[in-house]
Amino acid sequence: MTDTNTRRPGRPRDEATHEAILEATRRLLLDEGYHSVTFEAVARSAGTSRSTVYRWWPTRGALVLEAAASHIDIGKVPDTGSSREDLTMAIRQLITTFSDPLAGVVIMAAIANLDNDLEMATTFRNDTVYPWRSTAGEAIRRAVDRGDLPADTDVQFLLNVIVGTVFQCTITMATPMTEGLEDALIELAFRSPGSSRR
Amino acid sequence: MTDTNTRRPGRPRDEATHEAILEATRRLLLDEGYHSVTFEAVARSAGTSRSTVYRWWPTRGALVLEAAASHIDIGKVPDTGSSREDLTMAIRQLITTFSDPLAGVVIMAAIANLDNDLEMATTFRNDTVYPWRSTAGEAIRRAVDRGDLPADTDVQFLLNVIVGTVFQCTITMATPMTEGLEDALIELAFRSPGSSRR
Amino acid sequence: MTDTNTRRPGRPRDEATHEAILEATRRLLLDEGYHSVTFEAVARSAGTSRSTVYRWWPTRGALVLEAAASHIDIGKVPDTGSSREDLTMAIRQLITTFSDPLAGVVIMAAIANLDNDLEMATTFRNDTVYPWRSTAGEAIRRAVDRGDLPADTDVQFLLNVIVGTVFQCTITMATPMTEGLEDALIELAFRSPGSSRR
Amino acid sequence: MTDTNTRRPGRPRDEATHEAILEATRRLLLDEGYHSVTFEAVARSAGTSRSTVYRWWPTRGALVLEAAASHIDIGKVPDTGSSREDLTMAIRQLITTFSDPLAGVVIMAAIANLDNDLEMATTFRNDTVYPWRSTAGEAIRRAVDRGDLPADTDVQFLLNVIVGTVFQCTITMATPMTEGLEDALIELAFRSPGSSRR
DNA sequence: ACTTAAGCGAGACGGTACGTCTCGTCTTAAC
DNA sequence: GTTAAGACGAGACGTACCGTCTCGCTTAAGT
Repeated sequence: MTDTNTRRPGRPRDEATHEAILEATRRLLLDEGYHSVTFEAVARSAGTSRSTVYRWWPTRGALVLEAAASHIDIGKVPDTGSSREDLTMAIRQLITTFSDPLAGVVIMAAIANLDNDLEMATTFRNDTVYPWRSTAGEAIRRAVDRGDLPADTDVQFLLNVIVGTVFQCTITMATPMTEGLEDALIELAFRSPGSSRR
Repeated sequence: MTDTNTRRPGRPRDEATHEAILEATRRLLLDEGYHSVTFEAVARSAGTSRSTVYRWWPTRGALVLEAAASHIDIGKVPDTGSSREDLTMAIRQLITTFSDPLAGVVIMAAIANLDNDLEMATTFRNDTVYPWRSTAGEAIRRAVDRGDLPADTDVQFLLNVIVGTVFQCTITMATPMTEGLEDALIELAFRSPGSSRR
Repeated sequence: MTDTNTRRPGRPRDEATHEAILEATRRLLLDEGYHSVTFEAVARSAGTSRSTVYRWWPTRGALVLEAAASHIDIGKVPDTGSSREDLTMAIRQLITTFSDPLAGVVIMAAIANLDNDLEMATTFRNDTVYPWRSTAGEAIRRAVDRGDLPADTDVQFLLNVIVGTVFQCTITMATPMTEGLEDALIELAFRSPGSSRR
Repeated sequence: MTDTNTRRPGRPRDEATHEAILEATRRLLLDEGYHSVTFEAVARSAGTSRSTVYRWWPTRGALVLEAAASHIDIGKVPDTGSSREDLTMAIRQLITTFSDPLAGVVIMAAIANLDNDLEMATTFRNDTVYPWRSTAGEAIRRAVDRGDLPADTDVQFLLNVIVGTVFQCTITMATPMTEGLEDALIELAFRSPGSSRR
């Protein structure tokens, strides 16, 4: 059905090399940081040639995002029927993802817009941030509907509190503060007067 | 009186050039972003030579931090006697600073640790983050002592909530959300069951 | 047949650029002297980039020696069967080479060891000086065997007399003295009491 | 009488520093070669400042020539009454001077015209080469007059043979050949048929 | 089997920036 | 007036990557 199965003429891509490049990228990101992920270094480290890397990834941002794809996937917030459980899941997804060292480096790079690579930031936002934000937003709205959160809750603001706090506690801080973070955030979210039911 | 007045031997620094370099740095930061602040470009743009830039700033981080010094100075939190007023000031300082476009770029660069320039991150933390954090922490502690905040308030966590949220709403977001941010944060901070108005 | 025809992988060298670099080098040597043969100036003058020059020549000595290769090739002394003719050839080769302005500059640079570039001096000696000296030495030895030069002739000394005199008359002197040099040296070489005409 | 004794107003030159600079120059010439005699290195090595060096010597050639002045002074050829003795003296002066390591470096630099410093070459020629050449030329002319050398002797050529050979045997050769050089040259000079009297 | 389209590696090319060095000039304070 | 200190613009050094390019060779799919 899909285009993926449609065999094209010519020599097929060398999957081993392809994976070696992504692996080398991850290795470099973790060991040396984003700044040392040069096409040169990646190719050298993957035992391939610069041209092959360039063939498949136009920019270093694209390469890095694909290499870290599984690490930076925050996920989507489920609808469990329980407000507290939904938000707990949402927060846990954030903490788990942001605590991943590889994800931390890549997310930072995407946001900081190192190389004026707007494409990278946009892709990251569209593929990773928005899916989570919209499902998390729905979870909050469901909680409001249920009366678990005040009727005048500002959804976007609450999302920013949650994301910002987790970001701050995990990525920005010199030494992460993940201990008890989940509980503290849940308590904070539901703390408002009258929102302590469930 | 001060050391500044003590004349040293040798040709004195050309203050006009010095300022031109800082100005060029700011211009580049705003117009093109951190990545295009190269010694080459700064010198060219300031109408001076690379050597002169190198003479005064060893790294691009040092140059950028000094150029943006007045923009990134968050300030210190005062002791007004009113908990609400203290925290309002603290939050306002954050929002004002983080909303400055130049500051945003530089703070991002300092945190993202672009060039593996740990010095830059450290300097930023010591000169800018810590002073604010410690005075803001004291303000929170005073509020706790007064009973304006719960006795079990986690000072560091609350700071992270505030900083993280402001960071998220101003710098990270594609379109900043500063409208009503101050009030919302104040309300959030004092919302807990036992927290009185003051 | 030869290795030259064997195509290597990768983009082939741009021969036009290559030759332009050598030509620019020669131009600079003649017009401005060895000291102005900088990689910078050569690249600029050849309309190429510094990196391309560096790709092919590791040092300025190597570049200069190759650019002047055909000019500084003194040649080898033939075995014509006649002592006088052999030595005449030898001396003529020296004079011709040393009189070439380009050769003069390069030979001077090689000997003076400007940049502590011992490689340059060594290469020049091995590729250019020794071949001539050994064949010229053999020619002298043949002349001794024939009785055209005294049996106790010091070959190395006689070579030094010839080379030194030509060097002095062509390169060192502010205004060269090549007029009649060849004949004078031949006469000098064969002047000793027991040396017959031939 | 002379200007030298005339006291001028102001602080007098610091002779110790002056000499330290010349000494440092010599040290550098011997230890590292002409190429490393930079104003920077000389000042550093002499424990003085660059400006002081620049005040007294406009170019590195001038500095080097003065520093090596006593080493490169070939001298003048005396009139002893004996042709053989005169020429022996002349040749000995050459060999002695050219064998001095410091002189070798400086003479090479002067001739090679490293920095396109024509001034240096000219000064060296006028102050050092010409005095010797003219007195040596006179010695040869006296020898011709006495009949110790053939009437048709080409004075300049003979001078070039002598200078060139000594230069070649001492400075140019990788390993100098001074052994027996003096005698060999004397013999060569007087070898012509009929010139063997005295 | 043969063609053909693509992948792959090697590597050249013109750039740009790096951080260092020396140049020759200059400006100032102190002696 | 000399000295030491040191700033200044200029420009070359040799290195590293950039992104683009041109090749020869390899690998299958489709004929």
